[in-house]
Amino acid sequence: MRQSERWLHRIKESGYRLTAPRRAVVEVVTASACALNPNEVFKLARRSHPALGLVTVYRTLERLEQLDLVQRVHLPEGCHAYLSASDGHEHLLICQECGLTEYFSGDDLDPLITAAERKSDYSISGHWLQLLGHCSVCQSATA
Amino acid sequence: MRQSERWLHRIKESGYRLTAPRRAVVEVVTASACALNPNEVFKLARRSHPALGLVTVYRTLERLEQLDLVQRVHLPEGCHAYLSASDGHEHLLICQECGLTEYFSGDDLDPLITAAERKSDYSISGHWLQLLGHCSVCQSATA
DNA sequence: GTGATTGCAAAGCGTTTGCACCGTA
DNA sequence: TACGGTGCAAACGCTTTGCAATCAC
Repeated sequence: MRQSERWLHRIKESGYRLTAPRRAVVEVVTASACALNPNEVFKLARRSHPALGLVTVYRTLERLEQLDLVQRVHLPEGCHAYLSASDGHEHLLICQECGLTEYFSGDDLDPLITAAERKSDYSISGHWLQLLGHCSVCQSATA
Repeated sequence: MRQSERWLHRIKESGYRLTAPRRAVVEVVTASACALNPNEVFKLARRSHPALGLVTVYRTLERLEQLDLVQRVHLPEGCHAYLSASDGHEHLLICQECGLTEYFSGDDLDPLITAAERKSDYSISGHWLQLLGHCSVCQSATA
């Protein structure tokens, strides 16, 4: 099943209605390999649903985040970009050139976290790791 | 030498002027163990310099960031909080209860990064790690 | 039919800019 | 004295809210 269909199904089974604006937003976000901010989603989604309002995009993204279908990404430029959420617990790889993102399930951070816990008096409940770099396409472009 | 004095010295040697508003902002930021947003800095700094304007706080924080004296922290609540920059390359530990922050120089992330590079086609140039948890005070408070 | 959802317009908020005045060097 | 720095007010852009019309169920 395509990702967008899974999302729509999930929206419906959670008791929310399937509407044309929601379909348009879901289509755009699932199709993108970059984190998109609300305005970018708006512009793209309006191609397939011209009557779409920006407000609806905000509300839909909020709902998708609530359902754990998207996650917010903090980029250097801002912190209102949304990305398809990963299923498991994974970290993010972001291309600083084109914004392309990719999840990776790297080796465990546990040793590092345990060490930090021992050195400090904190009990650590979560972490947040992003790797910044350049994707293969952008590497060849600048080469 | 106190940290605030070092900062003031640094400002001066970089060719900028030492003024009462700047002193007030520097005093507040160096004294805080939490990341503060511009408005928080404003409210605190106004105690010692009541004529201070919020705009000046913005401009001063920008300058301090430029001089690498403060760094921006992306917290779950927002991304305009500023914190005294660490000297070396260190990661951040943030208390989710009270906002207390601490730097730690944990074990290297290099193996993890190398692995991620190998798995993906990215060349990784930087990373960003924050650990979230509860500081000792907040642990005993909730216990 | 009913209530969730939408889009518009307006309000709200944090941040930036323009400008005349002030104060450091 | 000169010019960097300041504070006010206004502009700005992004996000949220109020509300009547609409549409999925």
